[in-house]
Amino acid sequence: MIPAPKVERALTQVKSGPVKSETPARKDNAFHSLAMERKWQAKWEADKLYRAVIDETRPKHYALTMLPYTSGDLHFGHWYPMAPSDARARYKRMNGYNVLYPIGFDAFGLPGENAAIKRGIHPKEWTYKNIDNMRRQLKTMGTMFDWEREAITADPEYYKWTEWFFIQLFKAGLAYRKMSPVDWCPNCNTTLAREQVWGEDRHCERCGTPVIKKDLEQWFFKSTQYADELLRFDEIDWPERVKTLQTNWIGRSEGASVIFKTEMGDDIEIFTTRPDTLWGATFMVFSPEHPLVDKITAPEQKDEVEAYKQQAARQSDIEREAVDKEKTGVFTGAYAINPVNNERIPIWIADYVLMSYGTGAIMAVPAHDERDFAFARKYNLPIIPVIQPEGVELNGDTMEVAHAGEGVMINSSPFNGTPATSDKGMKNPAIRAVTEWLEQKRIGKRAVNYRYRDWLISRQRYWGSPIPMIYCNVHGWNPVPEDQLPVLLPDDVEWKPTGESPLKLHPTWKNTTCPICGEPATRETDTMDTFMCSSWYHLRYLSPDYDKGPFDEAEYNYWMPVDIYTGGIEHATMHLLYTRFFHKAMRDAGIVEGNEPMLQLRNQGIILGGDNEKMSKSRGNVVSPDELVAQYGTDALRTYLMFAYRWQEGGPWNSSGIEGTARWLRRVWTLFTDPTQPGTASAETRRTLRRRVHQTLRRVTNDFEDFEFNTIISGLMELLNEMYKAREEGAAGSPEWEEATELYLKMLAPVAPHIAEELWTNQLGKPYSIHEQKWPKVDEAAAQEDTLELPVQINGKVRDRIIVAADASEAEIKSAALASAAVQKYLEGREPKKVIVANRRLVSLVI
RNA sequence: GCCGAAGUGGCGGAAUAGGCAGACGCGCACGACUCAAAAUCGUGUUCCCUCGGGAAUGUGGGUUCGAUUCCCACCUUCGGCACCA
Repeated sequence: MIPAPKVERALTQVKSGPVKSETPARKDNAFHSLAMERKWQAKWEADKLYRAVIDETRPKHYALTMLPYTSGDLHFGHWYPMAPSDARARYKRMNGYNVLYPIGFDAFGLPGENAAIKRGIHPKEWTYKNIDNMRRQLKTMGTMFDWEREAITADPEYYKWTEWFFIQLFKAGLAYRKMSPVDWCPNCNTTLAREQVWGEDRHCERCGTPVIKKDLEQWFFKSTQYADELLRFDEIDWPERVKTLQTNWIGRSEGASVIFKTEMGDDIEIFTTRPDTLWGATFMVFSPEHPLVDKITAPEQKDEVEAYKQQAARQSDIEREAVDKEKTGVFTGAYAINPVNNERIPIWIADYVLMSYGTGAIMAVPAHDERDFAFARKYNLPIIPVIQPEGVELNGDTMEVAHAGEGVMINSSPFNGTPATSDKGMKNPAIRAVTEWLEQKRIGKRAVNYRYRDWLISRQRYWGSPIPMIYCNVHGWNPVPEDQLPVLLPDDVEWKPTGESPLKLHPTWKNTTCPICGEPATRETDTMDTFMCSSWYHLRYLSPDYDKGPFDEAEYNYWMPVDIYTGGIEHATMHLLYTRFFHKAMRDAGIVEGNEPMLQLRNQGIILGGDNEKMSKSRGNVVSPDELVAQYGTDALRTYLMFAYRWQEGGPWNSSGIEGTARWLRRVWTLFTDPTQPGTASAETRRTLRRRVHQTLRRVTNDFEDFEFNTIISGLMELLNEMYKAREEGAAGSPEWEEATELYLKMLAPVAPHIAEELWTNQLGKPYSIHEQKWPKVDEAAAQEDTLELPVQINGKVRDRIIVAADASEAEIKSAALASAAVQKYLEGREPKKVIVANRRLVSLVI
């Protein structure tokens, strides 16, 4: 799921020189990062240090990071979210939580199949080879993943349950088949969900090819049934950005549906957000595809209408939906009756009315809608104002723009005089009054419309989870009996990008029998959108080997819900919305509990190439982490990824900055390994050291909680500088020094786990493993400052600094400030007009 | 057009219940060590200056003793949506 193949060894980018020598021969205690890292990784694995099992005596913490797509090679797109997430999971673990931090692979999908078409490798072989490599790479990161919980979505043991979930959705009435115009990627040769079509040119999210429309019968999930609940975020701590994106995507609008009638008596249902403007409807507009068009068109208009329909059909969506396009339309020759005032109004067709939203027909109120206004002026249709703004008299013949704002209802007996505010929905008194009246009169009712569409799940491809459905000529569509799952993907298929699923072309695979009558029947040959696989992977991690259900309930009850989920914001309206829908649907089916699957979400930013462009093979700006690991070690890269950016922002990649964290870690190494004679530091030096240690601990602790990774590293860098200073002043050997070294390594452990372990066990001689130690507690008394240094401002400019006791009263601070030589000089004997002691942080004088 | 995020040194960034702008690091310069280099260590590094200071957090206003932080208007960049009735 994390963005796809950017698998290039961009040596050109990293070639800053040969790999630097790991053995600068001068010192025996030189820092051999690579060998040391490998040593600890092997030991941790052998000791199962990071195995997470149910333990009722400890609080649980389920930390989830988005699983990678099996493109073959890990790049910074993977490391950037994972390194800090891993550090935080380790931090939580040291805080006494039983932490589940699992990983798996999003293994189905188009790139695997495309590799097969291009290079003749079976997708299965390609995918599993990539997984082996990625697993190895993930291990070099020194992550604390519990590998015994690994899940791979392309394993039959996994997709058996993806199929099972499809059947549960079907049984719940949430999966259905429908013929409709769907988005089709001509390059990927498959349909796409609306979420997978991006940008102004409506291109395929994966390959960038502009999509086309096709009329196809496809499987959908009724995600719109949960639209209102998906708009509620009160139980989850998710970033505002994501909530806004999801809210806009769902696009809820409140209004009314009203039944108009044709002169011949056919019902025409329309949706409007402005029922208060019904009296200003001077014509109606149908989408060219509206089913009533043929029936109502008058004989003398037939040719014109037919021509317009043809033309609209030929145009692409992009052409049709271009905003600045001049509106066009054709009169049908038919008339409708406005139910609120029995006015006879003409019916037009125009392509600015879309069949895919609302009912495909609108009432046009040109006085109060920009689009209707433009249309009315072009075709000389009447304009009648029904909302009068204050202080202006609208005149339908002369007005130059539609008035969409507030005013008072006019020409709308019996509602004249009702104020219309700019509020939307029933909060607007005019809308409320009219809607209630419509309901009484039974010509309309309250209605809500969404931009959100049902989730199109069918894909005409091979490398995905089969849709476990069977078609029988007599009994229609029925699910495969659950005891026959999984429906296995056959290995022997032919790779031809025909636009049909390779499964359809397989000679025997689709032949089966009807589960109702036992007569010959056919399997569904489309496969599922891979977002179905990733909608529930967090559940499979709970018990990846469990075969009596998708997950073991005991594991579910202990670990769920996910406490923290980290990953990219690009999934805001895709995976992050699908998985919420999935969870809610399965909750209603009685399979899971709780309203939300993931309580807290945090998004990292995107790492761009050095040229400020998205990293991609075609741009040739991909940087491989492997080179940097070889050169600097994993700890240096992990810490650099945490230090270099605001994590939630990201930015263009720059390899040179890693020198900073590498240098810092070498300085840590040197401080701990240089033999130093115990000294005789003053009590003041030792007190200061201890204060700095506990101040840093407080800061690092808070920053971990708040995902402020860059300041964790800078805090530790500052403390190291303080420790060097203290050692120079003879602090080594003192109890304060001992505490400082111990706490330093504990704070270092989550971010640089290898070097911390090495120094902890081998230099300090403490018991293995540092990763089993408790996170230290801040000694607030020790962190307290004895004195305060306050700047003194005169007319807003800093002129002096005074030092006062930390517990000095405001009066004492004031007199100390007034006594300062600089202040005396500026005052020249006068009294200051004002003296402000601000929060014991600053003194401000006005003279 | 609508919605959202963000603008701070050469660079990444720090500091917002309103209180010392530029922490920490990269880069750069100079010095020490070295035959030399690398590594390491030390010093300096926002800009201007008449060496007293002065200016500066996208721009312009405002509130305040005091604004990177709050308010108003605008500019730029990025992301999303877009004839949604």
